[in-house]
Order: sequence, then structure tokens, then C-alpha cells
Amino acid sequence: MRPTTKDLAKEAGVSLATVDRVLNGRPGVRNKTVEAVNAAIEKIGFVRNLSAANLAKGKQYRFRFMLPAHGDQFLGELRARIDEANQGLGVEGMVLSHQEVSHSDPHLIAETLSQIGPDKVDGVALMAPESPQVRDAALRLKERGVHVVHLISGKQQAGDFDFVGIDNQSAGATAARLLGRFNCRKEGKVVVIAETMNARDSLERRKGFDMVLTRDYPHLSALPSLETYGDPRRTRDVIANVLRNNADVVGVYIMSSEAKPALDALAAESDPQSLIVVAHELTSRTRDALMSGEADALIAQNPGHLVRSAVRLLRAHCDNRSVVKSQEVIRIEILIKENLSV
Amino acid sequence: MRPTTKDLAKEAGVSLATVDRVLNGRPGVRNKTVEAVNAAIEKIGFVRNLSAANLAKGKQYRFRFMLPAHGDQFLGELRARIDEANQGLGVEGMVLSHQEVSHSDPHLIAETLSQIGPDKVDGVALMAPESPQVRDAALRLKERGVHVVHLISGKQQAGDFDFVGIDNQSAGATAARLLGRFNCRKEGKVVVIAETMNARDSLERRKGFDMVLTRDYPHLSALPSLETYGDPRRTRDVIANVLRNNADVVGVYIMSSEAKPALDALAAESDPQSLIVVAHELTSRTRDALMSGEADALIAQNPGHLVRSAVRLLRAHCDNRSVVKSQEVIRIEILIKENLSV
DNA sequence: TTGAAAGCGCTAACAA
DNA sequence: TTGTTAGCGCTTTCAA
Repeated sequence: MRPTTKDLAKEAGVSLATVDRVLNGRPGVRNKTVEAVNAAIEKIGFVRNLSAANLAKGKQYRFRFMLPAHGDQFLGELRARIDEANQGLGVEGMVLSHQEVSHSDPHLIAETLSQIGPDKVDGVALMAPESPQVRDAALRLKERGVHVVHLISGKQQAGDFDFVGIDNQSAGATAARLLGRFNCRKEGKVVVIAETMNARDSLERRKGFDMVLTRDYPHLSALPSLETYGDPRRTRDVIANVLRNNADVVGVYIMSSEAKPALDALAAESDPQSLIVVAHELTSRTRDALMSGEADALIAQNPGHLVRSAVRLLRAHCDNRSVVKSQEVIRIEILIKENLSV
Repeated sequence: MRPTTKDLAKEAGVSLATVDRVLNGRPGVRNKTVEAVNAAIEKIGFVRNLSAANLAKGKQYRFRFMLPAHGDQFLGELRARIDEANQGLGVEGMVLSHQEVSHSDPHLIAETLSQIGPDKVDGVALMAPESPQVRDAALRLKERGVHVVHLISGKQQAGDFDFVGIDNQSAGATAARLLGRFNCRKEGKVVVIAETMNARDSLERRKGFDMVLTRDYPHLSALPSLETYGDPRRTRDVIANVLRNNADVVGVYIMSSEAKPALDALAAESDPQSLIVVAHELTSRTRDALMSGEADALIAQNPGHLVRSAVRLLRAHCDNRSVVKSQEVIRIEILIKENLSV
């Protein structure tokens, strides 16, 4: 049997209460006693039973996903996975929720974050574009004792917070490689479509894309990124325009995670079957596109994995545990017709 | 607060013990009482606290992975992921172990399974080729009260056991599509290399492969599958031989999950850079091959996901819970140089 | 600065 | 067929 706090107390020659105080780093214990307990922990190889601790504390882990208010397809998937995970995780004493906030104004996001406290929530998975306001609000949230991880948006380099999501530069590079290889040495232009180039995500995707395309496929030249601002009408206009002005377009890279407007516009303004089209994320629309030949490949991050990874990280933070980092890397998935599965 | 067994007992007008008996389906309760308790459960929306139950029972979930004794690369990965998961899962009261057994003799596998009982293990994730002996042994294991899921090998169609792994026919189809698209309409032959064609996995991969290749790439013709029996020497011989007899080989599909022998042989007997090579699974050798250009794409199942999914399924079986099936689908990953990540 | 004792939600003898 | 009670490993008053 694994040693318990009782064994530990006996070994250290102190009471259960003192053991508990040491284990939880509570004050009011003599330094010497602390050392004695720690020595005993080493000696008998004590490991805490967190379930029992949570039971005694009556503790639940309450995690909140902060998501953008706009965007229906990919975000719908994400919300569905959160709800799904919530079902399964209830067993383990975790409660997930999600809250929507418009991404148009950083102040609004910061304001929303400032309303959250440790009384309501133990951790937040924050999907929001980088900005000083949000950064500050997140830091203050952390100070108030609410754990934070960044989700999908924001920078992945180790900063103040863990990051859950794909490496966007590699994602862009992957898109370029697929476009290049699928295209078979035909010369021409490549259209790049983004919602906005103000977000770090888009910039990094573009950077990775250009790097591979210019180095390995000099016969392909990528046009300047088109910005759609998520507006279907504008999307159609810019796409119609670029196709009118460039007769030799051979490929399209749809960079934004909501690909529907661009795919719809392409279908209306051209014959996408004759173009190599690479888009992001698996949604009902991109799935259809793949099946119909409108799109040739998708670059995706699995929303289920995103959710579970965020939860594992938040949980680890709450318990003051470390995680196996390699287990939390979100893979850049390449999806074609054949490996869609289900 | 969530209602507890106490609330439930009060509501149903019975004692805690009776509530417990009903919750656990134990005998010795009048039908009428059972109904009363069930009604109360509905009424107050009672959900069981499994952690508390496990604590009271002193229960640990002990899961055993049964793996083939041979195979170093992919299996090494798998074992590493099991050990890794074991670290993290200890917190939740689960203990993972793995046991190796030679795949050469179905009787030996069956024999090994027959030694396992509910005293040692609560669930088994079984990786073994299909055979009547193994099937029987697994069924008897289940009867003895040990939960079983099939891992990687075996049939994925809903049978007596859950299956954790990729759809092999789709995997083969994916390989063919990549070979076809990467090859750019050059005519020629495709070499297919397997460990053995006696395993269902290989047959299904080949089936999916041929389906796509013959339908969509008639200018490519796949040669009969070469069997290596996992022997490096033989591997080299058959590959040297096939290359000698076919001047117009343009692509290679390495079907087995241990790709190293075939990759090594290809490197020795040809210029793999000029061939389109698709292999299975991400290992140190296939990773190198991707980076060096020896291989153009990998079809992979993520060993970490395999392990965690198997654990979730076994755990759900133990608790008599249902799982979200869509969450347990193992994706067929396409890996190229750019999306290797880490 | 320390300890004794009650209790978290559930299970399992034992008694009735 | 049902209930009483002690206890799982840990936390948390309250008292010393």
C-alpha cells in the first residue's frame, strides 16, 4: 500500500494536522518540524492522494474558456468539444464553462477578465488577440489567484503563460509545402486570404508560408495577403478582384480559421477544382470542400485536443504539479479526403 | 451543492446502505425500494462522486498494455508514452504497466492472457494479431471480470471489444493519395513493403492503397507486396531484387509500423531522394528520413493519443460509464518535414 | 507552534 | 430486506 498521511505523521513524529500544514505550505510550523516532515516524506516515499484532498476540501475545479463572440464554424466546433469534455470530466470533479466576448475591442476583453475572480473560477483558457490591455488583465487575473493559459491566439514562446495551440509559422510552412507539391511545377500565382494581418497568428502563418514557397518553389509567387475582415461581401469582392487581375492563379491559401466565407466566394467566382486550395481547420464547410474537391488539403488543430490539453494544464497549475510538456504539444494536422475519418 | 448519498437517502426514505446497494446494483433490495431510490435520484438529480467511492473502496485502476516482444522503434515510442502517462495518471489513482509477449505464436499470447485475473489487473489493452485463440482468451478474460480493449491490431468494427487505433484501409488510401499527388503524373511502378501479409492490418492497408491508386492514378502501378518478416537481411535482399528487376520504380510504400529496416535497405540500394517514399509511424528513424528527404511523408497514429484513449475507454468500462465515441477516434496523421513539431 | 477530533461522499462489515 | 457504524486519506476547526 502507498503510505498515507498517517504513516507520514508517525514517521515524522508529529500530528496529522502538522503534516497537513507542511504539505500545503501553510504557516505556523517551526522550521525544524518542516524539515523533519520533509525528510520523512523522502524516506517513506510519500505521495499525496489528491482525490482524497479534494474530497475533504469539497473542491471542484472550475475552468472557463474565454472565446471570441464572432465566428461560427471553427468556434462552434470548439464550443461543442468543451461541452463534450464537460460531460466526461464531471466525473473527475471538473466543471468547464465558456464565455463569449467580442474581440473587436481589447478594453472589453480586459474588462471582462477583470470581472473574474477566484470565487467564480479556478482557471481560464484565454483565446484573445495579443494586446497590452489583455496582457495586463491576464497578469492581474493570475495575481488574484486564477490560473491562465493562452489558447490558439497569442504567442507560443514561453512567456508568462502556457500556450495551447499550433505553431503558426510551421502551419504556414506546411501549407506552402502542400501547395508546392500538389501543384506539380506549373508556374503561376498564389492568392493568400486572411481575416486581418493585424493578428500575430496571420503574420506568423504568412512568414512560414513565404519562407518555404520562395525557397523551394520559385516558379510560384504569392500575392500580397487579402484582408476580408470576416465580412462575406468584402471577401467576395476582393477575391473576384484578384482573380480578374491575375489570369495565372494556380493556388489559394486561406489563412483564417473561419474558412467558410472565402470558400463560398471561391466557389462563386472561380472553378476551385482547377486550383490548389489549402485552408485551415476542420469544420462542416471545409469538410465538404475537401470531399467535393474545392479544397485539396486542410491544416488543422484538433479542437478536442486543444480543450483537453488546456484542461490538463490548468489542472496541473491548480495542483501545483508539473506536466509532461511533450504530451501537450498540439500537432499540426494535415487533412485530405482520405484521412478525414468519421 | 451537488446532492450526496445522504440527501438521496433522506429523499428516498431509506438508509445510506440501501442507497449504496441500489447505486451499485447489489442484490438484496426489494424491487419497490429500488424504484423509490431511482425515483429520488431522478428527482434531486443525484450524480455519484466516483472519487469518493474509490477512496472508500481503496480502489486503484490497474491497466496492463500487452505488447509484442519484437519491434524496437514504434514500440519503444509506445512504451515511453505508457510510462509517461503512468506518471501523470498516478494522481488520478491509475496504474499502468506493460507486458511483452512474442507475437509469433497465438497460443503463447492466449496462454499469457489466461494468467491474468481481476486480482492483478482491472483492464487490458491488447495489441495482438487476430486469431481464434486470442479471441477466445480475450473473451474469457472479460468473463473473469477484466475489461479488454484492442489496440492498433485487430478489427476496428464494433465487435466484442472496443478498438483503439486508426482505420487501416483509410491509412492505405491516404498513402496512395500522397504518393499519387507528390509524384506529378510521372509513369512508373510503386513498391509496397510489408512485414507480412498475413495480418489483417497489412491487408486492409493494401486494399485502401490499391483502391485509390488504380482509380485515380492509372499511370502508376503497384507491385505485389514484398514481405520482409521483420528481418533486415531479407528486407535488403527483396528490395535490392525488386529494384534490379524494375527500372521504372517511382515510389515506395512502407506499410509496416517498424519502417527502419526498409528505410535502411532503401538508403543502401537506391537513391531514395529520387523516389517518393511514404512510410508509417513517427520514430527517430522515420523522423530522420523525413528531414533528410529519404521519405516524403509519414502516415502516423499518435502513440500518446493511443495510450490515453485506451485508458479512458478502460476506465469508462470499469465505472460502467459510456464515453463520447467521437472523442476516441484516432486520427490518421500525415506528417511531412514542416509539421513535425518538436 | 502543535494536536485532537469531526467530517468530506461513499463503502463494507455487522447487526437487526 | 434493511440499518448502524467505522473508516478510506486528507482538511479544518478549535483548543491547548
